[in-house]
Parts: sequence; structure tokens; C-alpha cells
Amino acid sequence: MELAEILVDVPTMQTNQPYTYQIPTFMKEELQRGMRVVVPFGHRKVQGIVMNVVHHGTFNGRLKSIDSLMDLSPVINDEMYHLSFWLAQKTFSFQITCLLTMLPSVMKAKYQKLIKLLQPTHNQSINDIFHGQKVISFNSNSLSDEQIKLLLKLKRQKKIQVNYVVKNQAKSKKEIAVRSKLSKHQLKQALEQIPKNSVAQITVLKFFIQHYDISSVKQSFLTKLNHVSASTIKNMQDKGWLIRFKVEQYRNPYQRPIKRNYPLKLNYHQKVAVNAITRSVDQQNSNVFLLEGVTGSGKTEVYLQSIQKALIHNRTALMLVPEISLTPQMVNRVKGRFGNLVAILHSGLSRGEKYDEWRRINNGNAKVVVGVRSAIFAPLKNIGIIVMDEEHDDSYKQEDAPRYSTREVAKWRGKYNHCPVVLGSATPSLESRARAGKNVYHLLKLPERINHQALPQIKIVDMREQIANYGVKNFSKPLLASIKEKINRHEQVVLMLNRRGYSSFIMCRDCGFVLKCPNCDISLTLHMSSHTMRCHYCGHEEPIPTKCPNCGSKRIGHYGSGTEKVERELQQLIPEAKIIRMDVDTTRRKGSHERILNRFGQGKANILLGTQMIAKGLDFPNVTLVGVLNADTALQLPDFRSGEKTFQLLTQVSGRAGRAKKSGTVYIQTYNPDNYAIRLAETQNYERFYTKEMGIRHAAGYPPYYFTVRITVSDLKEVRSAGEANVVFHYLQNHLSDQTILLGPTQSTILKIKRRYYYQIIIKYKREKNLNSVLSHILMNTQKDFRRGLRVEIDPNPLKFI
DNA sequence: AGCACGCCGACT
DNA sequence: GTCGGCGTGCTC
Repeated sequence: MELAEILVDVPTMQTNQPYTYQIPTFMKEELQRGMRVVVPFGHRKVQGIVMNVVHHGTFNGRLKSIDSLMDLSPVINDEMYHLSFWLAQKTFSFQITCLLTMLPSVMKAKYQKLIKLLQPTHNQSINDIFHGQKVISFNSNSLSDEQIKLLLKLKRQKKIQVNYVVKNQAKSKKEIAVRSKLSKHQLKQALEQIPKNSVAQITVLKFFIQHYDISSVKQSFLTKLNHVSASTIKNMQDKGWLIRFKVEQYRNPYQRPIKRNYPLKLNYHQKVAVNAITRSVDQQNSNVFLLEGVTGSGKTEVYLQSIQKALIHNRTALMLVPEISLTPQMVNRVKGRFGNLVAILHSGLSRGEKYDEWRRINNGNAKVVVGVRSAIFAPLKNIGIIVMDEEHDDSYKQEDAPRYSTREVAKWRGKYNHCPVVLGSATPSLESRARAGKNVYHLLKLPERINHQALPQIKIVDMREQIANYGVKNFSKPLLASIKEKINRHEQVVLMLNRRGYSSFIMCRDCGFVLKCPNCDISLTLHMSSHTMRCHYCGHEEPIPTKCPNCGSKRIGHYGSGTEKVERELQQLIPEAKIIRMDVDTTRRKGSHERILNRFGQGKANILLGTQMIAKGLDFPNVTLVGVLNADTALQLPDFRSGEKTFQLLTQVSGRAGRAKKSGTVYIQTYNPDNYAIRLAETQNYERFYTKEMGIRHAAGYPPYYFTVRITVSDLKEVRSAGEANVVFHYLQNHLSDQTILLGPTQSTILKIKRRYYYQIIIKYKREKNLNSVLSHILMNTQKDFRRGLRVEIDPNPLKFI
């Protein structure tokens, strides 16, 4: 007898193992590993994923049967099946969570609880709940506590019945198509017999006679013809002339025409890089390349030509890009080169669109995938190359479970598929550059810009001096003069400010009160456009206070500058300037990101003012000036990577200037003009920065000299959170080796987020063979307090220490 | 997660 | 005595 081992969609420690089920005879033929099923689990039904079909189970109790199939073919292929074990272990997360993150979000089932009233009653309270209906859907939010209690009582008395429904959200879009059942001759006969006033039917008959060779046509096409409606077609179907049927539609998120583009001529360094990478593709070895190329050195062309090589060998290609640089420019470039073979996966797509792109990949219709972090799980088969552009970017690390590093998953898939992984950046992460230094990765350099463009000239402006001498606020004299000059010459300007909103916070001048979020331990930010105070962590919003909530004083004002305020200031300083603002607030709506960039690209504005989302990937030939208004924001963070982040950001944003024939200038305004990261960004010398930063990391014992793990303990009660953090700390102290360094436990920089209090412990280690078992033990031990609100989270190689 | 079971104190 | 609070264990 065949049995199925199934992982259920219950993400807890106790259920993190397969459960054995009987396979009903009617599904024996179809059932395969990787399919989603509905199974009874406890007293309800849940979604599950088939992990194995076996002959002998290990469970001795009574087995239940699988309820139904949710898929006709596996959605988890062999590679993803194997990957899920590795991923769960590496990220300390539940395997079912890993499997579900690999799939488009519509594949996660929705659960519904239906309540059926078994016999009619005159009880008013009961009838209030059911509103005269026999079956209602249970929704705890819309019912009062008393009503929930009543329902529980009725259930005990067996007066109601509860049914659990697992809803598959993965529905493809269907469209109605129409086909003629008649031969050409019969169609003509019908046309003669039909009354002359049946105008609509005559139109349809004529259409099918004229286009007899086509097999079917969409009903929506026919109804666009004169007088023809859906009922006309229905009528003709009833007569037996036509057949209507449903066809699956792929939603196509990129419908506008795309201009075809062709491989460009490579310079010497690009050729060397392409040759090295394609040799690896040919030889099917899983080398990792680090492509270190200054901004504008033509890395994308190297990727595209390497991908082309993989396609020639009948293999597929995966190209990952950071969230914000998946610009229309990049999409057009790849689609223009590889046409319909390309599938795009990014956060701007609707759930349905993502699902459709996923299916195109899964069934082999798409051979090149371009996408953000989660695209690393694209179900491509026979991958020939994996590219990770801007490999240092933070968006490649998933911040919640499973906390995977895209780079590590890429390397795993590279090994599995016997293909190279190309990591590209102008400013590689120290970890990657260090591995290249040890020849673990193969270093490829593109030291020159294409067409020998000069790198932009970078000027550092000391804001302390500017304020002392001229009393300026956000715009120094030289930057302002340069902006005016560029506008007069009809060139464009990009300005970056690392803070959205109007100003950073509001404070009472009399008592020093700062308005904070009630859920998070963080000050609220003023948003002038919506006239609200907003929390950037949880989204909480409240009106702007007119007097101090603490002392009642009216002397309450705002400090710091956000994009909104700077926009106003700039407009006053240069009234003729046309400014476009781009930040999370102006790009929230779907497609607005693209619209803003299009308007700027078409020259409808001369200044683009934005947060760091403008630092990457933009390529506007008319931009000759870049201004960084406050280079220090990243530096001030209490994080050992702040220098690295500052250098990367400044280098990236500088690269936006002077990308065509015209030379570019960059102004960096700072209060720390002597800081090494800023000084080295001035010369754009990555290698010198790398050497300097490695020295600092070595001295302080930070990555890449040490590996790190962050353990976060949080609870709704601060004492419990602190107490548990201590327990965990002592356990680590007693079970890890002496060479390993433990930091903490400390309050997180933002103690309270969304009503939870956070404490953290950092582990720094070089070699720790018990690490996995020690950490797993901690997870197990803290599990019992989970329902009291305690959360212990483990993040291997975290990005942020705050 | 979602539920039953079992052990407690506070009531008709 | 029993209703209903919550802590604990289990789900193939």
C-alpha cells in the first residue's frame, strides 16, 4: 500500500515534520511529490505539500486519507525540494515556510471556517448572528465576545456544525473563446436562411466565413464588432452553430512595444570578462565570479552577452537585480534583447501577474528570468548562468523568516545546475571582495567606463563652514550656484536626500517633548502633504498637534529636513526650477515609479529630488549634476557597516552624473568632511576603500573576519523579554567555545516596535562546530513560551545590528 | 494555528 | 455541584 508523507501548512516547531497519509485510490495515479494537497489535520483541514510517496510509513497510529489535490502537476520540482531542506537548516526556519516562500503567494491557501445552524430557532441573539442564513462564514473580527461565547456553547450543544474550507487562491485568468461548429458551406447556408433583420448574427457568420482558417476567436473580440453582444453568441451557441469554451490567459504586465536591441561591441576588459564567464558556462562548472566594474563600465552588456551564450547552449538564465533598480530601462534592455523568452518578477506586479509569470517559467515558456530577491526561487530548469547585479545591495537579504541570503541560495543553485554565478557591483560587499582576494571567487575587473567617459568630478562641501559663514540650511553656496548654472544650460540635476516626509520629528521648545508612535519607540515624522504625523515603522498616523500634548505650550515645531520640506525650500530659492520629488510617498501607487522617471527622462522637469531610491540604475544622459544633500545620515547609524554603506551610496549616486558625452559634477554636502568613507568616495577608489575598511574590520573583529549571528528576543512585556534574553545568553556562554565572542544582551536601538520589546544578542565566531545544534536547542527551548507572546528569532549573518 | 482536555476558582 | 478561566499537549 502506498502512503504519502506530507508537510502541513502549520508553521510551528512541533509540526515541522512530515505526516503520513493514505492515498485514496482515485488519486493514486496522479499524486506526485511537490503537489499541494488538502489534508485533515486535527479537527480541521489544511494545505499540505507532498514530500514523498512511500510503501511503509513510520507512524503506527491510525492514518487519515488525503482529502483532495490542489494541483494537477507538481509545483515544487526536485531542485526546490532539495533546496528546501538546506534552506530550512541554514535559516533556522520551518520547512513549510521555506517551501511556501519559493512559490508565488497565491499558492498559499486561504482558510475559511463555515458555521451551519442545524435547526431553526426563535432565539434572537442566535438569529442576530446568522441574519436569517443557514450557513455563515466565521469571522472573529465582526463578532462580539458574547457572540463568540454563544457560538462555542451552541457547538458544545451540537446545535451548529463547523466546516473548514481550504481555498486555493491560485486561479488563472480565463477568457471565453468562440469556435464555429459549422463547415464553410454550412455557414453560408445559415447566412442565407437567417432573417435579414438579425444584423448581429449576420455579422458573426460573415466573420467566421471570412476567417474560416482560424480555429477560434476571443468572445471579447466579437463583442467589439457592431451590434454583437454576448447574448448574440449565446443564442448562436444554442442553435448549435458556435461553441464557447474557456481558455487560460496570461496576464502580460509589459504590453507596450519594446524596441529590439542588439549586442554591443565590447571593450577589452568586457571581452575578458565575457570569455571567462562563458568558458564556465561551456564547461558547466559552478565558479563564482565577482565582476567589479566602476559605474558606467558596461556590466549589463557583460551579463547579457553571457546570458546569450547560455541560451545558445539551450540552457536558461537567471538575473537578479535589487528592488529599486528593476527600472523600466533595465526591463526594456533585457526584453529588447531576448524578447518573449523573458519573464519579469518584481514587487510592482499584482499577485495574479506574478503567478502567470511563474507559470510561464515553470512550463518552460520563459527561459530568461529577471527579478528581485524572491526570483532566486524561479522554477527554471537547466540553468546555465545566474547573475546577481549590485550584489552588495541590502534588498538581497530577506529580513523575515526564512532569513535567507540571496547570494548563498544563488551559489547553491549554481552547484545544483552546474553553472556559474556572476556577482556584479561597482562597490562589492566586503565579504565578496575578500573571498575574491582569497581566490574563492574569480575576480574580474572593468576599470574603465565605456567610450572612455571621464568619471564625474566630485567635490566635498563642508556644511559646518557653510552654516557658520553663510547661515545656509540645506543648500550650500557652491551647490546652489551649480544647480542654477545647469538649469540655465538646460541640463538636468539629481538631488539625493536620505529622509522622506517634511521634517524628521516635532519637538516642544518649552518642555522638550517629542511626539512618538504609541506602538513603537520611535518619533513620528511630519508629512505636510497629508497633514499627518506618520510612523515609518508601523504606518501609524495621527493629526499634527497644534499644542504640546505634554505641557500645552504652543511653541511646538519641527526639526530636520525631509524631501517635502527641501522641495519647498528649493522652489523658493530657484522659482523657475521644475522639480519632481521621488520617495516612498510619491511612488506608493502602482506604476508611479515608472511615470516619474518617464517624466524626468522626457525633460519635463530639470530637477529630480529623491531618497536613496534614485541612487541606482538610472541612466539619463542629460544629467550632469548630482547633489547629495546630507551624506552623513548613513554614517550616524550605530552599525559597523555604516562606512561601507556610505561609500557605496555615494559611489552609486555619483555614477548617475555624466553618463553620455557631457561630463558630470557631484557635490557631496557633509558635516564630516574628514571621514574616510566620504574622502575615499571623492576619489571613487573602491580598492583603497576596501583595504582601509578591511583594516578597521580586522581590528574590531567584524565580518568578513568573523561570522555573525543575531538572536532577537521579543515579548509584549519588557521584563520577560529581558529575562529570556539573559537565559539565552547564559546558555550560549556555557555551550559555545571560548574563542567565540558574545555581545549583549542589549536593548535593541529601537526598543519597542509594534508593541513588542526587543533585546538582542550578537554572536561573533570564526569556527564553531556546535553552532547549529546549540541554536536549534535554543529555538526548541523557547518554543513553549511562544503562546505567551515570546519570540526568539535567529538571523545568521544579519545585515543590520540595530 | 486551532482545538480538546484537564485542572482550578467563582458562581447559579 | 458546574461554568468558564487558562495552561498544556497533540495533530498522521
